[in-house]
Amino acid sequence: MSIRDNNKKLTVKSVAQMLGVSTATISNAFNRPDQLSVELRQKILAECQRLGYHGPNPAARSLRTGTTGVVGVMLTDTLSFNFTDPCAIEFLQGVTQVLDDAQVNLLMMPGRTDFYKEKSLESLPERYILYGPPQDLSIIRRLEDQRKPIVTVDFSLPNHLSLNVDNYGGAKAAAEHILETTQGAIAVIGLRLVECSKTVRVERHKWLDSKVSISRQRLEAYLDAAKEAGREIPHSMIWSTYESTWQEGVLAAREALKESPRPEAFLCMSDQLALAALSVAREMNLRVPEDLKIVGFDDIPASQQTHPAITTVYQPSLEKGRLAAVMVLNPERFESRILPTTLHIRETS
Amino acid sequence: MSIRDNNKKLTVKSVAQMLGVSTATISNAFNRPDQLSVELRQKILAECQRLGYHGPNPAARSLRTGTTGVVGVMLTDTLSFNFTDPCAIEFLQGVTQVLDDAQVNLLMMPGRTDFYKEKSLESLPERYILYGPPQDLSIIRRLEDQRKPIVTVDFSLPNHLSLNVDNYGGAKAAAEHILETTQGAIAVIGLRLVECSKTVRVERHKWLDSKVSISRQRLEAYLDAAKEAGREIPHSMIWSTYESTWQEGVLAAREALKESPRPEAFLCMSDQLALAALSVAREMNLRVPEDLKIVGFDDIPASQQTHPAITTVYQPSLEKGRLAAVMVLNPERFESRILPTTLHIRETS
DNA sequence: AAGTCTGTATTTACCGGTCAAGAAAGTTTG
DNA sequence: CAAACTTTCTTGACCGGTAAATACAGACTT
Repeated sequence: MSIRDNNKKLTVKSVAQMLGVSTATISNAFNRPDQLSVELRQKILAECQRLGYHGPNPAARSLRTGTTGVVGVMLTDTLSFNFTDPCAIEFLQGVTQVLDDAQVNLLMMPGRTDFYKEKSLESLPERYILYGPPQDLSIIRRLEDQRKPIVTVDFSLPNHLSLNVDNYGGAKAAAEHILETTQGAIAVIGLRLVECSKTVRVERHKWLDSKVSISRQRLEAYLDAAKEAGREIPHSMIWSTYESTWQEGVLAAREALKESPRPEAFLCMSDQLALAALSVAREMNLRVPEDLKIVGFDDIPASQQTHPAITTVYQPSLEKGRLAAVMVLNPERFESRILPTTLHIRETS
Repeated sequence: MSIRDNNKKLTVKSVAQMLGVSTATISNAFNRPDQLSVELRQKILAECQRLGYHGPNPAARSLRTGTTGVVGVMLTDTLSFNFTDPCAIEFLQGVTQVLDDAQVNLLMMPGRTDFYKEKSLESLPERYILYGPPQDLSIIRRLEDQRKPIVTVDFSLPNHLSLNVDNYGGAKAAAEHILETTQGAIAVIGLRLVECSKTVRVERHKWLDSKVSISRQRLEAYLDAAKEAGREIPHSMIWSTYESTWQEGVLAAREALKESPRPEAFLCMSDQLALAALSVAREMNLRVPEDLKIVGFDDIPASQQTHPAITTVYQPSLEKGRLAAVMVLNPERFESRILPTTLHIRETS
């Protein structure tokens, strides 16, 4: 620890006084090297180090300059919820790769409304990435009022840059692949298709808005593909989980496999759910893919590492994160984009 | 969007003027409801909403009050590196659970030195959690100079709260278990045991400091257990990876299984590495656990979901995160802790 | 009726920097 | 050699709030 036995708080002012220069000179030593001689600057920096003054107070600097060097990433729901989702993780990894290099800090913000209830949302970040729609439109309004660059990911907002992946195309390819290779019944396990906070069959439940729910977009693709093939996936064969977890996936898969006729294929809207389905197949001694075909979505690393490896739709989560970060840092240089998805056929189909 | 056609910037001052009250009254309306009548407060809040003023500027407020409502989590290495580690993820999940509830924001900071090269580290957070040792002690010194609460996780620092898990105990239990059940050679696959940025056998490489590297602590336990059993694990049977990834684990496991005598057990210092070893066993048609026993560390969810399920040492990552957050928010109420680890014997041993 | 409380609202002095403009000293130019 | 530049450093006004002190009713004592 530096020599700070004196309780005096270190500020540009106090440091300037100690070194016998003006406050502006201290400030310039840190921010604008060209404004003073090299020797003086070196001396000042060395002295500051010795005193334990590690640079200007960021709050004061922000106040004066209006910049903070912080990008906010607002995640749907709570933060911890997102940390259970491999896709979100990979996305964040991409974001951080870029922000690390850009010397910018990352502030994580939950998208829950009540977090900001009585609280100022006029907050630190000078740019925002919204990963998935926040719980409540009022949050968006308040963000917009701040007139800062916003990039939305996995959903769109008028007048803002958005970054999406081709959910419809990927899901359709997956469904077509399954429709070609199996003649039997097909079951769907989806995430948050309907307004219900547990794993349920979708019948009798209220659909979530397809503009908001990417799962709804994927479902449309499944159903369209079936219709075009002259087949049908009845609502009684569609399950909706509340979270994309192994546990919920197991629940849904078990229920589905009790149906008769027993489904011969699962269209799963995430690899987590597909892994769960695979596990249930094993516990019921069903051969995959002979007795049961399984297709996932996302292509998380675990999909390749399991046996049999899971057929799934790849979406570039990492790239999505990198691009979102680059876009939010240079909004004027970009336009909204839709990233491609591709079907990866492996061993479960 | 609110009615902000006028370009005028909204501040307490301008808003106060518009509403014909003093700036302090606006401030109080947001921060201290008891300082003004309920009606006036309601009216002010409503007007602010209408005008699009969403509360005081956080930079200015921070400057004045000296608080920011931000906790910094500094991660070893880059941010993105940590997002590849399930344990770090689970830890962060725990942290965010608590911070969500405490209405506190989370700022993620890389532990790389060069990120702060020319930059002020006198930064926003008013408390810090250090997850793993930062790359460089100078960072710690600069953090300490700020005189803010610090909690260190997975390593210790004099005069600061620390939170560790019983790496030695867990690793020893794992090793003893293996020593009891197999008479053959034992190989170790560890993470960052030596100073080398790729997967290598540890021979001829410089050890990393055991005060800093939790892997070193685990290794000590393995070796002690062997010695106590009158056996030996030679350095030629110890591999060190640079990252705890599947890819690097595969590399190490393949090399190890080429040795003669062929190892009959793997002590892996993470479940990621154990999963990789399992995969290599499968590709070499070795039966697990008959031909090869595998023990991991951490007990990540995937360990239970794979077949065969992996024997591993459980460490409470989520709890660790929750506790770290609680500790940093109320440092005076806590003392340094070491959380227990427990061996979970499953199917790979 | 004078004195004391209470509840509301305002005044005022900072918080710790940064930037534009200005001053002092040395250098170049015509 | 004076005028015009440069270079280097200083001055002083602001950035947008907040907390403590102050002012001022009206209600309540005594």
